[in-house]
Amino acid sequence: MNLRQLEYFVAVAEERKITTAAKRLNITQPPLSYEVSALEKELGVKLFVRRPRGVDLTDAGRVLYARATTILGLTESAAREVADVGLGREGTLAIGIISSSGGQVPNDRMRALAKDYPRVSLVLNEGNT
Amino acid sequence: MNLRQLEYFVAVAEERKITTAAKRLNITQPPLSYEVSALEKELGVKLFVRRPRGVDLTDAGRVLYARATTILGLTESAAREVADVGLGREGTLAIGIISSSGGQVPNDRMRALAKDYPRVSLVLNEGNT
DNA sequence: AATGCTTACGTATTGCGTAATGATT
DNA sequence: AATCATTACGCAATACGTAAGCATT
Repeated sequence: MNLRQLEYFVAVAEERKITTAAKRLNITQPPLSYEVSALEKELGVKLFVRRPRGVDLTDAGRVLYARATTILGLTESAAREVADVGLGREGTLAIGIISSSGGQVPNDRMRALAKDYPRVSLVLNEGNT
Repeated sequence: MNLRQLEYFVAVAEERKITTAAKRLNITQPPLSYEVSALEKELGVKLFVRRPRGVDLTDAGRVLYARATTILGLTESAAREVADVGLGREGTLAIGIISSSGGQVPNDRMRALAKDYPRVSLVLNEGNT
């Protein structure tokens, strides 16, 4: 089982037709049909019942649909989140201020920063020049 | 990004050495090294810092590790769950009883069934023969 | 010298497209 | 006849192994 197969499965489950799902996935219909049966074989379960005008989800298919959408959503958000960390949109930002500034801190700017990047922790360190 | 890459990444993150992780995954070390950089390139983030004696997770790597283990765990349990449904270990089991039985139901057996298959719903229907 | 990561390259596996076939209305 | 799925097969993309190179201790 892999993420591509889950995407394919979700498309078929939502379109209820392998042909339409294939169009949505920008592939042709036979490989999609093949991948669906491969997934069924691997899981040891029929996911769809084949009807003359399309396919219907089985009980097992309905369970997989719920799980698959969760997994795919998690995967996508994980990628975004990790990329954000790399861009410095998450983590700890340590800011040094010098004593001679008299303790003046640009509070409005820091509030704006905290609002735009809610997952960044701000730490202030006071010292000499 | 695919599940195989996430498995590879998790192995490296846990072993802290690409060489050791490759052994655990039963592949050789160069392709694993290659896949890790491919994942980093795709996410646009360094996941490890390369050290003379192995690798260390970056902040982004630590975030991905948490998400990856979740996703892989969910995937595995989804597969088991779906297979279970296919085996009839989940769903609704409708049992018909005939009026002439005087309303006698084998309660102990049904309790045992409900205990062994907690996700099976039992429904009793009374009718004639 | 030893350990561990990276780059380069050839082969084997896998994914997808095209073509032909099957089944139902 | 039309619609939608499956099976068969060839090509293209991808994953992995082997070989060689680089860096650090």
